[in-house]
Amino acid sequence: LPELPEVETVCRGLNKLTLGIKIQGGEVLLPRTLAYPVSSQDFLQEIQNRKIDSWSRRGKYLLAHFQDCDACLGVHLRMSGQLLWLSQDINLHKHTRIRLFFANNQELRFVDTRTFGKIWWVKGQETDAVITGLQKLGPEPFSPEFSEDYLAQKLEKSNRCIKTLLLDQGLVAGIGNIYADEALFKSGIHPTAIASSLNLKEISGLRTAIITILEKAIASGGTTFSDFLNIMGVNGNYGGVAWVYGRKGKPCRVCETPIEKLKINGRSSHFCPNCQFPR
DNA sequence: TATGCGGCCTGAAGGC
DNA sequence: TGCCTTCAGGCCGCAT
Repeated sequence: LPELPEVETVCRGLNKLTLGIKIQGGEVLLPRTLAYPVSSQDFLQEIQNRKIDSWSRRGKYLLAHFQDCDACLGVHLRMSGQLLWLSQDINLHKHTRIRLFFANNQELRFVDTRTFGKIWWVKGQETDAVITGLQKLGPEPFSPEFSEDYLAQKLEKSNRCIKTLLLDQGLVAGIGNIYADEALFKSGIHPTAIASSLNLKEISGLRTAIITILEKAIASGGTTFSDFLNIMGVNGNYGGVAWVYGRKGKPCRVCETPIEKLKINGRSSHFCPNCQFPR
């Protein structure tokens, strides 16, 4: 499933392939994929004849910015969304939701099995008001704002489980269930640990683990753990392996203790009961 | 205000 | 073999 590294990989691919090419039209196969505007007709009319100037990423959101036009196309892949860059002749995948037709018979196709994914078209100054999730996002994990001091201050004030807090996009943007479990393992913190109970050494280790795990995943094209496909439909599969995610009952890669799985606020959490001490 | 939980959705996997 | 249930999970909206 797409988390920050996967979305970053998609963003880089889009910046290589889709810029400066005229959008000639499109097709909306599942109207509720459009979060804004609600009308497919309005959306297709607005997007026509535009050229993308650049793509950026904020948390798990993708944002396309246009030439000569202060507007933006927002995309959230949620659970199963994929953006594919291909020829318009390629047979439609069963779960194709929205198509954008570019010049030279090229196409940007949004395929999404579980239909949780969303697409927005908004005027520049309205972006945060319309894509409401954007304004709630905490700092990017690679930004100076995501400092030890920042993290310590936030954790100190919370009595939630650290696992739950890591999934809160308001703390830090872009972490999902896989990378949350992996970061907690790497920093030796039990997922049920109460955030305010962590000491400075643990907080520092957690921050470092988050940053290094995400960096590594981006370096391998976002394919470290998942069956994620980049916009060319390729899974790099560089052989990355999870420490704990999806490894219930299997031996810990450090101490061989069987990995355990626990539901924490409705989310599965994988951990090593020996390396991550309960508290 | 802060927190938790159900709903959305489909396909895969597990149980009987 | 086949049907039925459970699970997966990001985010929003609602209840507490």
